[in-house]
Amino acid sequence: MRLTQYFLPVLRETPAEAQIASHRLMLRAGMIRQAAAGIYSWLPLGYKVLRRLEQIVHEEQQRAGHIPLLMPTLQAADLWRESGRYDDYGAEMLRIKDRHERDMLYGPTNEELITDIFRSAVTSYKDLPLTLYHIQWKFRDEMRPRFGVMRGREFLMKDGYNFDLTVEDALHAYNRHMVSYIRTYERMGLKAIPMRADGGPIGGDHTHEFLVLAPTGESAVFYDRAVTDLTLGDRGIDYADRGQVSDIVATWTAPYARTDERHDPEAFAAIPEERRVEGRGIEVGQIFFFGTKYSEPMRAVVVNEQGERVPVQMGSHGIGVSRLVGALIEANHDDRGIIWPEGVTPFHAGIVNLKQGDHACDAESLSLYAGLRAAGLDPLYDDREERAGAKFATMDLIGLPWRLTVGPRGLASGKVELTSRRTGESEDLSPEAAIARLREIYAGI
RNA sequence: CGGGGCGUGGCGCAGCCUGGUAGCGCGCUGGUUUUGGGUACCAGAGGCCGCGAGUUCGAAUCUCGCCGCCCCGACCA
Repeated sequence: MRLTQYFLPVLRETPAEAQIASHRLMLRAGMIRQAAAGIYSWLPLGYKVLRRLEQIVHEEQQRAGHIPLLMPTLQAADLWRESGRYDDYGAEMLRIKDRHERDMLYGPTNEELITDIFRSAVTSYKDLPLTLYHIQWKFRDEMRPRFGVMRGREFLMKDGYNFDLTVEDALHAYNRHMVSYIRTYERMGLKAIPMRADGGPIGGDHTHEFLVLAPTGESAVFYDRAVTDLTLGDRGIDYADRGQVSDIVATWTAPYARTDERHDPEAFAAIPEERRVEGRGIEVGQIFFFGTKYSEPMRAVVVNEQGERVPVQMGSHGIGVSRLVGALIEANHDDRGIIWPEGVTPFHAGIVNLKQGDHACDAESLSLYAGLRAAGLDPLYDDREERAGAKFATMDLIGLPWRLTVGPRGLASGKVELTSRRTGESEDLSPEAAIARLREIYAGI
């Protein structure tokens, strides 16, 4: 994309309402614009990141054998009356009446809807196991939305639901989700730690939250430093292999890691002091096993091998996709702006033409631009009539991990400069070598 | 929901106390200049001062009501 043909309304000054880094930077980098309290429009740059995260979530879910579908944002109240949650959910649920005075609601989650779909289509144990998920906008009428997309009222979430015949099968689904989530966050360049947590309105006693460590997180967390050393890497995982999956879960859940709700000071004190960490975290996902909590009241039953009708064992699992954009920035920024991990960056590299209008610089910039695209990469070429300082400042702000600088000084010796946003380190390379380097960096991402 | 604060060109703010033709910086437009970390200068454009009522000869400014937004707290798959 050429910047003069894009829509990137960056702000030089920080809007007064933004308190935390991710909110400030998302507004300044032209990623979002507030539409109402806790409700945001996603401008092109922000939308690109959001879609990239969606894509990673889709890939990892499907790799784990989970099946995508799409349920609506508006739901009929009747289903929620059936589960008993129409009254239980309280003021956080946005209730709407249609023209016929029918009670509707903007879905805060989808257990009821998915259970309804399931029970109308599945009647036999032979159709199990089944895990369905979607990525859809949710609405929760928070008392106090804040921190930009970190605590919005409208937010994009991946929510998935597993249906199994036995508790054992459902626990395997639980484990499968934990492993696929760990891999998902890793691909995004995040360290998200599974922590024992409370059930909340969804319910269930078997539940973990995934927390991204960041000083601005809303949850206090206590953990054994050993857990942050764990890495899944690109090892092959057979999600059907119960032993392999549960071994990974065992490894990740062995070190002490709890949010304050479930904190056990005694167990914490037993950890060697140098490994004890108290910090803050941002909740970016949660997984639950809740058995027959919904299947019983909503009569989601299958016939088992013995010909008996039994309620299915269920679990649900969520990833806060829009919140992740904020969490990524909280975990990856400096005083000049955002620093995107390669896995989620909206553009792979920025091209800064230091002397727009100079024939040699223009030609080399365009040639790099074409070369990167030919290599399957997605560059952002800053072709504005701006001074070098302004272009550098914009690139630093929007946080592309790699920058190619084209200027008369370097071109005199046939070189362009490749700079890492994270380390600030630069090297002078021929244009061909620079393209090759970037291709290598992004290989496999 | 309790407490506090703020609504003035796109953004950041001043003016309000003590009513009298709406200002500053950034950004924007045209031009000159400059060109390896937000250049300097010249000339411009852009505002029902959140909305409504009231007081007054006169309201951004005073009074009342409403709406919106932010912060702290409680709450939070």
